[in-house]
Amino acid sequence: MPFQQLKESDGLIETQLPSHMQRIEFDKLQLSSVYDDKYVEGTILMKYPSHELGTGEKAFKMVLEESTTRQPMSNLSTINTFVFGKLVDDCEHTLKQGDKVVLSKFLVRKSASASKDGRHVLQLELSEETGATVFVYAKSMKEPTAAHNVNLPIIERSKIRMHDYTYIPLNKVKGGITVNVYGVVKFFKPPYHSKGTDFCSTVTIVDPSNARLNCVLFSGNVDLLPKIHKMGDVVRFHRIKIQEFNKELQAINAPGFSALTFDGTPGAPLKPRTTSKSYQFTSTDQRTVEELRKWASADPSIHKPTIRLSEVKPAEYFDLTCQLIAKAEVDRSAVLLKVWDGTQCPHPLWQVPVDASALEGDPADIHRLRTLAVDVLVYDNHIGAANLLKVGMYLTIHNLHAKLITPTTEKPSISLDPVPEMGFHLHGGTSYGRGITIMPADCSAVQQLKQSLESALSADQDSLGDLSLLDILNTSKRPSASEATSAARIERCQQESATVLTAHQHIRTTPIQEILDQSPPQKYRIRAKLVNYEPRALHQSVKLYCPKCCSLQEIPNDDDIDTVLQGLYSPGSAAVDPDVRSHDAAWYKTAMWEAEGERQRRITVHLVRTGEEQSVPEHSTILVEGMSLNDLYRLSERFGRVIPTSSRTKCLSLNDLSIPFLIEDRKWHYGCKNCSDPQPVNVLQSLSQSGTWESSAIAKVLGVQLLSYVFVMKFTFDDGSGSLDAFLWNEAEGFFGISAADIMIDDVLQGKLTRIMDTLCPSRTNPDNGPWLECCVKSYYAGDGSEQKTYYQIFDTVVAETEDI
DNA sequence: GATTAGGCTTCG
Repeated sequence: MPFQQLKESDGLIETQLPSHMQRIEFDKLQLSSVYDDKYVEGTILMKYPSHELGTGEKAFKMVLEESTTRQPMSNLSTINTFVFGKLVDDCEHTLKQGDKVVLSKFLVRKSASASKDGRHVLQLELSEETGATVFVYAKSMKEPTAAHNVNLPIIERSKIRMHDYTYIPLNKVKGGITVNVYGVVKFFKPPYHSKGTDFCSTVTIVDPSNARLNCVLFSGNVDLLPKIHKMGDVVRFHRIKIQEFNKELQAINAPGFSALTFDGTPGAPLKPRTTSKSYQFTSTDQRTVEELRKWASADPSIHKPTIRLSEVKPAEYFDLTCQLIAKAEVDRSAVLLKVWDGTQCPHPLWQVPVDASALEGDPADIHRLRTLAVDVLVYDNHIGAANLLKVGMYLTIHNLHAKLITPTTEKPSISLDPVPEMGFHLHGGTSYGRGITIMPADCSAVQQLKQSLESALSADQDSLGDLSLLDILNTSKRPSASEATSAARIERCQQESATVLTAHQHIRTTPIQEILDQSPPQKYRIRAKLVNYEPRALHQSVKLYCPKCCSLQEIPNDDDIDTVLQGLYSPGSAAVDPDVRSHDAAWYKTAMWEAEGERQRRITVHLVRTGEEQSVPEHSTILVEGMSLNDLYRLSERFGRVIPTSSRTKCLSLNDLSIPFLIEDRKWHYGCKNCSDPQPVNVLQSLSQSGTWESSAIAKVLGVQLLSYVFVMKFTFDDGSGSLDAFLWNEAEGFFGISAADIMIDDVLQGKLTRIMDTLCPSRTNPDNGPWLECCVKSYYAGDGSEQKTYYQIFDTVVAETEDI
């Protein structure tokens, strides 16, 4: 129901909305597609006359003021609002300045004029395409800022009407007008970061009128740009503005722009690629898409054959649809991607020399796919996109350059000339649509790719059968902790082992002596007894790990933390600037007192304000200053989140990262000194608006690289044939079923771990007394350059559940 | 109503 007026007698607007709809304040709005379950409420401060777009549809602009805003003087309290299409006819004459309105299912975009008009940085856009609804109170209210809406009335409801969109052929577009068009993609650049603030995508479309149109599309939200996968895709654009550039017509996206993209294959499903959940798509639209598909399918300049690795020719530029096996940062200007498409490149492959430890990806997969995987070097402006990729993803790499190079050998070769090798490069720049598109698993290109990958695997079952990428391929999820545990129980009955495997049960057991004779990387299953483990003191087995720089460090002990804290409030440390703390801030309330028995120490607590007035301490966040170690323990028992700060400068700042920067539910979170760039604590204000106080969100906003707790232990196994040292490395609940972070704050868990280790390894003097352990172990090379050594790591293994532990 | 880019191969 796009437009409703409220009548005397019917009461609150809220009662007219579905119960799941909730109000969102202007200052909590964020850039995103459609708020399906939120509405805004405001008073019309200004309303401009409607005007007709070149599409024949109307549009008008108004400015809304949030009457009950919590920040009345802020520029977030007024917001530009644009209404498009049929909705204009419905409500332009009814809405008046001073009216109170409620809007739902609107689109949020960046405001183009915020810097000039000083209003909200975002704007609202309403059209039937988003399913937008406008509610209005009948009479202009004398006091638009009145906070209570009770007993306001409803007058009438208008019927839903579909808007008839007009699409014009490309040979009919003229400069200066805004139009809707259909077209077939003849050329495109996938969205990339422009040098300005937005993503950019250029798209050339053609249609049977034999005209072509270059479109330059910008959006701060990449999801609003067309999701084109290949040439020949069919697109529908609403509201593009035609203008002249270099004596040619070009199109740019106009306010209210929206795009649908369809697979270009005739007969393919008519499901558009879009993030919008609500769009108008009629039977006429269906016919148009199918006609364009048929028209373009005959044109070989649009529908070029896809090229697979088995078909690639030297010096060729081509689009490769593939799966990512591994990646590594080579240097500042290049990232290495190891990818495969299930076919084998017929040329000898150039391999980028990188340290195996620098490769992100399963070493066993990398090893097993080594004959099918190709190395792709990604340069310059594409590095950002490459860094966002995750192993296992399906990709299309656009305009990949296959280049034959002849390796230069240092020593002159006596017998043979060096053989040219093929390397793959995604060069810098965006020419020819260069870029990387992440392909959704359900698109037709990926369906074909999966078939190819699966047939490659079945063709070589022996060597590829134990591929962990298979999990992704078959979309079978990995066992959850509870599933693994129940699987563990069953396994244990059969194996009489104190540990059980969560996968790879089909692999045969390899004697340790045989493992020691082989070169890494390999995966094995062993059956052995635990003859020793280190460190023996369990608290020493938990460390802090930085996922960014991969450094490992000890957890700071209480004495060290206490020393740092004392340094912060000791007399003479100039720790107090009374001016800073004397006032509440907009986003927190402040309380101050002197520490009992310590006249020099002033304790300050800033309680972060939340939307709800009655927030329980367990869910509250406090910023604290002048705390002793005991204070921190005490407060962290009571408050959900405690953030130690100090205000030596004019603003609140974090302390040295040798003490925790956040205590959340009694867990002490530390930041990496190498990888963090701490920001003033004021930046947390953005979280108090969005309401998401996860430790990861807090760390991100504060510029802190979060360290994770990991178990690091060395197990010595012996199976009679030989002895092998293997590392146990667990962040989450892996091997022990206990997370390293949880054990730090839980005495019961510490006791449990002690009992587990006593069971697995009861006596160093007579290890035969201990139980057998089934373990998965993988071998790998590590070390620097010349000093490479073989190491072993335990994986996919858990301790079996027993009643007595 | 401000910008971005405005298809047209790197040079590793």
